[in-house]
Amino acid sequence: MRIGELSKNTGFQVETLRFYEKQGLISPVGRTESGYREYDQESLKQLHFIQQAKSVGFSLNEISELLTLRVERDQHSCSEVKTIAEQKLVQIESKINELNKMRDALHKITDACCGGPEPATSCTILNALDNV
Amino acid sequence: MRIGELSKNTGFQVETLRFYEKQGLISPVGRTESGYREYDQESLKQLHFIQQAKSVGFSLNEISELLTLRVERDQHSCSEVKTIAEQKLVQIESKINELNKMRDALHKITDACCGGPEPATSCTILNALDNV
DNA sequence: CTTGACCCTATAGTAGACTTTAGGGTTTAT
DNA sequence: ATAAACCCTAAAGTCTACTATAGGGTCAAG
Ligand SMILES: [Zn+2]
Ligand SMILES: [Zn+2]
Ligand SMILES: [Zn+2]
Ligand SMILES: [Zn+2]
Repeated sequence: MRIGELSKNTGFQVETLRFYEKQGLISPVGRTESGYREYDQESLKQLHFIQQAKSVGFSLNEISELLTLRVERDQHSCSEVKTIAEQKLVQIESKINELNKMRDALHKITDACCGGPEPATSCTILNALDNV
Repeated sequence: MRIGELSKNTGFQVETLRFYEKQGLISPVGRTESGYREYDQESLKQLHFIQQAKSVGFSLNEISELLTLRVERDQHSCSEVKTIAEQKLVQIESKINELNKMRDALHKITDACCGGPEPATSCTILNALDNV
């Protein structure tokens, strides 16, 4: 199939597919005489993999690594794969912790503000941000 | 004080301070004859405010808005301030939800992987990313 | 045979928050 | 007086993940 059809079948925009190719994530099986990219079922599977990996938070660079492991499954260990996944898990969890702290702090100072129409002369939010 | 001292007193890098000035977040009280920026205690307070606002998740644009409200307290209402804070709270919470979903999904497929030294031929992580 | 849909490349732009580079002046201490 | 430390500007680069633009071939239908 050509890039337009691949786009329809995966939900990725044509430009994104070409961009992914430049990033080394995918590549067409070949080219037609006129230079059109040609893809097959494997391209479809690979893009599906990419979609899934994105949905659980992997970056394109990480996905690139995972795609290599996927293709060369036999030359790599479960341990390698799991290590990458666990690192990502740690990253996600630390981001969640950071955001939780932000939410709590912000919640605290926001709750204290009356939110009324009077001047913010002694608004607790502004004050809280002024003082530590 | 000059920019280097302000940097030491706030923890922001000199380049960052000049960048913030270009973004309209801060500005020196004046300039020396030779063109050096000069700052005072208010600059220090303002940068402290910026630090606090960053720490609870506000973007530079939002901080810019908040700084205006802070300076013109009397011309603005608590309601304006609280609205901004609550919007940010919603954003943070939705980001947390997204990350929680990622973490759960990733956790699930990661737990199932043995993580051993044998080839990843039928690694559950790779398989999970292959199939929906 | 021409129109519209589709494809190509290379390059630039976007957002956010900075950092780096290039090329020069100024201040301070020795 | 000279060297280190510090300051200045303007412009470009960084990172991520794309999106857009310019300019131009190709293919199928009417
Ligand atoms: Zn109030
Ligand atoms: Zn208030
Ligand atoms: Zn295993
Ligand atoms: Zn495994």
